[in-house]
Amino acid sequence: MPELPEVEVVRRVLKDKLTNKIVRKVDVFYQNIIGDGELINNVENNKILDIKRRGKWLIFVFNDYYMMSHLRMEGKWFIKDFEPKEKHEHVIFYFDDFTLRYHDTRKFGRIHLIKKEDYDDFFKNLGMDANNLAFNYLKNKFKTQKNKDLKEVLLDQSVISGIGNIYADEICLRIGRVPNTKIKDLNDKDLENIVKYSKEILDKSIEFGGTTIRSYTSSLGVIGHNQDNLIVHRQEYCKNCHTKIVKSKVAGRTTYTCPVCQK
DNA sequence: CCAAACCCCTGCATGC
DNA sequence: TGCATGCAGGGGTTTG
Repeated sequence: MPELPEVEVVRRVLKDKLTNKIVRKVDVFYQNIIGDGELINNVENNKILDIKRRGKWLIFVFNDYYMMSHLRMEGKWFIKDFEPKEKHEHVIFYFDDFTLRYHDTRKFGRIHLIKKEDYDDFFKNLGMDANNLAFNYLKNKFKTQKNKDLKEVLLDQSVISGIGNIYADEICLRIGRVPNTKIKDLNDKDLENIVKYSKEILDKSIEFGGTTIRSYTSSLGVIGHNQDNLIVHRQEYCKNCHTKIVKSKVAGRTTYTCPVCQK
C-alpha cells in the first residue's frame, strides 16, 4: 500500500527513465482505471517532460496535460520490453524502444488526464504534504477537527496528504500519543512534534527506498527496506521498549500501539 | 452540514 | 483437498 515515501521512490525511478521519452501509443484494457470517456489517448505522440508528486499522486507532465496516477492499494508501474500483456496489466504505454505498464491486482488505482489549467481545481481538497508541514497550518486545520481521533485526521488527505496506515501508526508512536487521542487534547508541543516527526519518518523511509510489506512483488523502484525501521506497525513487540504491542481498530483501520511509549 | 455506510476488487486466511 | 465465506484497504459516492 504505497504512501508518500513509496510514491516518491517510484517517482524518482520513473523520472529518470521516462523524461524526454515520447509516448507513441496507449492501450487501455480495463476502462475503470481511467474513468468515463477520458481522452487518455491524447498523450500519444507527446513527450514526457517531467514527473512530479503531490501527496500520493504521481504527476506525469506533458505539454498541454498532466496525467495523474494514484496507486491506491496495489498499483505499480513497470518498464518492460514488448512482451505479451500479463493478467493484471491494465494500461500499456508504448515508447520507441520499451513499454510502460500500469499493473494493479485489485484495480483500485486511477489514472486521469487533465488539462494543465485544471491543476489547482484537481487538488483543491488536498492538504499539505506530510513531509513539509507547518505549525500554523496544522493549528488552523485542526480547529475544525477537535472531536476527531488523531489517527483519523492524520489519514485525512484533505488535512495532510501522503500518510496511510503504516506511517500514521509510526507518527503516533514517535509523538508519544495513542492514535485515538482527540485533536482537542493535543497541545502546541504535540503539533510541533507532528511537523517534526512526520518529516523525519517519511524522509528516512524515502532514503531507505520505502516500506515493502508484501515482498513477493518487485514493483518498479519499490523494493524498499524501511520495514526494518518500523517501531510499532505490524510489530509484535515495541522496537523502543520491547513491550507487547496492542492491536486494535482506530478510524476503521488496523492499528498498532505501544502501551508504554504512547499516552 | 456531517457521519456512516457502501462500493470498487482480488488474494489470502479461515472454517468446515 | 477443496469449497464457501469474509476480510483488508484509499478514497469517492451515496445514504441517513
